[in-house]
Amino acid sequence: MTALTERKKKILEAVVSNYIETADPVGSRTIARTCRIGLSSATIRNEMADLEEMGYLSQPHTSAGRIPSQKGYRYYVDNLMPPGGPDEEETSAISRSLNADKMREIEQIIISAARVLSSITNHTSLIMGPQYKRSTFRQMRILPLDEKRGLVVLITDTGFIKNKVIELNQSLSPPELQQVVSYLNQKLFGLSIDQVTTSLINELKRDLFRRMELLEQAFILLEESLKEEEQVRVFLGGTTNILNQPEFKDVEKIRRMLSLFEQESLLFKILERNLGKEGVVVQIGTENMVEEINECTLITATYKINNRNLGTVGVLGPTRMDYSRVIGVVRCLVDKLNESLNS
Amino acid sequence: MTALTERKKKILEAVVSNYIETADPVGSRTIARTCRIGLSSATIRNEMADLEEMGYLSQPHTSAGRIPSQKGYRYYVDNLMPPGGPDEEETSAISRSLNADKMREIEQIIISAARVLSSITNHTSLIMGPQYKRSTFRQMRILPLDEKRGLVVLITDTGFIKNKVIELNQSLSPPELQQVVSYLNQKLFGLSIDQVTTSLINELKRDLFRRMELLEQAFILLEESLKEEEQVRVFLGGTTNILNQPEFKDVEKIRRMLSLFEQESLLFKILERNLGKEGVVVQIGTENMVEEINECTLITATYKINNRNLGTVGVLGPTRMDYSRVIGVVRCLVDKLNESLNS
DNA sequence: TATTAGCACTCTAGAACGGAGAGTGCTAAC
DNA sequence: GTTAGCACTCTCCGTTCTAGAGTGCTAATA
Repeated sequence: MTALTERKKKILEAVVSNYIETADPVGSRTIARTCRIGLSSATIRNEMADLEEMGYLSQPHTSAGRIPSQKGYRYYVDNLMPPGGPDEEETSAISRSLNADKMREIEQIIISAARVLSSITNHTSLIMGPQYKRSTFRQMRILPLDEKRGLVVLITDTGFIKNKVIELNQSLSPPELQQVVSYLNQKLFGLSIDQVTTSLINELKRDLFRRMELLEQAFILLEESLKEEEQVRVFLGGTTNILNQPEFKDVEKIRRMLSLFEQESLLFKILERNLGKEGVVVQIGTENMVEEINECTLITATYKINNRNLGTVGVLGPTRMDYSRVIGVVRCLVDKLNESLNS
Repeated sequence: MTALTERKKKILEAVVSNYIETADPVGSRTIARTCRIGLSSATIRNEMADLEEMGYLSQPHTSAGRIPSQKGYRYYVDNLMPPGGPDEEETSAISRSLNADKMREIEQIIISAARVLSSITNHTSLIMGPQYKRSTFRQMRILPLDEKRGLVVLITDTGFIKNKVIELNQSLSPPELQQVVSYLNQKLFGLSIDQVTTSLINELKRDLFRRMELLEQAFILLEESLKEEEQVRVFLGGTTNILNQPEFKDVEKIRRMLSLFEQESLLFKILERNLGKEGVVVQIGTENMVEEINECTLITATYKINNRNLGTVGVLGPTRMDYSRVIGVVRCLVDKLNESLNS
């Protein structure tokens, strides 16, 4: 793996940036003309042949221009890419959309973020909703609704609020209920939701059971309301943006992409894998290890609440995307999102 | 507008059902062969020419077969359509998916309904989430979170639970807060959320203000948490199903449909217009009065909780759809949904 | 009078063809 | 090492042609 000469770098950079812009295979003549490198097309042809042999470029067919290979994009992102990002107007659009009406509901903020991200990048955005499991138990309440039912409210340190209607054991008097609830609050406070596992609950149950024999029912319910929270939502923005990309003019490809978007659990896995990685992560083509998006690039970053990695935001588009710009936008958005969520 | 002869009805029925099945314009020969009406293709040709003149059929071009016009479909639905609906297996699939784990969260049930509806019909399903405004106020609680913030919980008779984090006025002591809350509960109980308008709140505020002068803050917050609820969610299922329809093999059409699906408020308007209409409503082509779905048929029905019309469920597909089947499925689904929500 | 057989006509979809244009690789000259 | 020149390849796009399906009309038939 020898390093590229300066000239090869220049040419590779020219091919990639040109192809990003036009989506057409780029020929030697084009490069000779556009970037005023003092070389003839023939020389460039030779260099391009080299670059192809080394795996940075490829040819759709003889007598077409070259397009970057996955390796070519990777080299571009790692070494050649110019700095870029949102301009002031876009930056302030991001800020505005996240702070509008100083909304307090996390979900609203996330949806808003997905929307602005897709509209600025012109790609599809995906944002993993905050992960409940990584939060810390803060308090629990039970509100009686009527004779038979009650509302369990769980609150975490990250502002997550979960409620669930439960059947109440009739034999529980309000004061008894109150007693259980405050006992639980005391015991569970500060534990991460992950730690509030079934086994811990069982332990508590045994402990409490000795003193108050009526309350089994209540525990089953707490257990249930925690268990169910496994599923985390993924919010999408601009799913139709892929239709604007010339590489998706084939209905069959569109179908595959869109049906991917309907599989929330798969999207979740894709995003979760990048949860907690430092900075902005770029996964080009097969690097993301998911067959359905082998022809796409995924750019992700992790957002935090209370200094915990709670979720991932990402942009999905064709490998031919404006890397420097999108990377800059994602970075900007995550920063603002962190500000907004931690204020 | 003279009535159709028996023979014309038979032929129209044959054209429509044939076209629904094959998506190809149907010719006179086909009809002469398939439905064993004792007539030659020439006779059928004459009758079809009549039907075209009367507006029930149309021709994509000379020397193609006929396809039903909007008027033709309408006549078919009103007069000719055979009975149809889900088979036993599908019926039980609907039941199962709505009762699974006897889930109590309305939203979960609705999502589940959207999913099963689209998978059985092979079309896109849209379901309007339950309309908050049409519910009745049941009770309100305020849980203190920390020194500065509290959680307002509103509960309606239809099982709708809304919570919102609010800034608490420091000068409110817990007992004072409690007093306000119970006052409000007493005053608002049983009113429809629609009735709890800003003006009523203002009135209460004046009333209460005389007695307790510190609590203005609390009212602003109640007001806010009600106001925000305007937006109602629309849940979609099977949005990619339209890609399977041959009438949507054009990328441009797909784009228009899909971007319609991203406009939740428009979808909401479409569904809301049919809220409360009796039975299953079929709107063919331009009948639905929305330009974006002029080439589609929308089949809707209203579901209820506590005997109130809370939301609309619908199926959207090309005008060429299996009417009797889809109508039957929608009817079945709404019945089960009502059972499930009111149990 | 209603129905049918026959036939000429129309229109589309798809295959076959051909030329223009873009780009390449190679060779020989600079 | 670089460049000019040239033959070659491949795609794209418009044209032409044919097969096939279906029609409308006319004349014969029951």
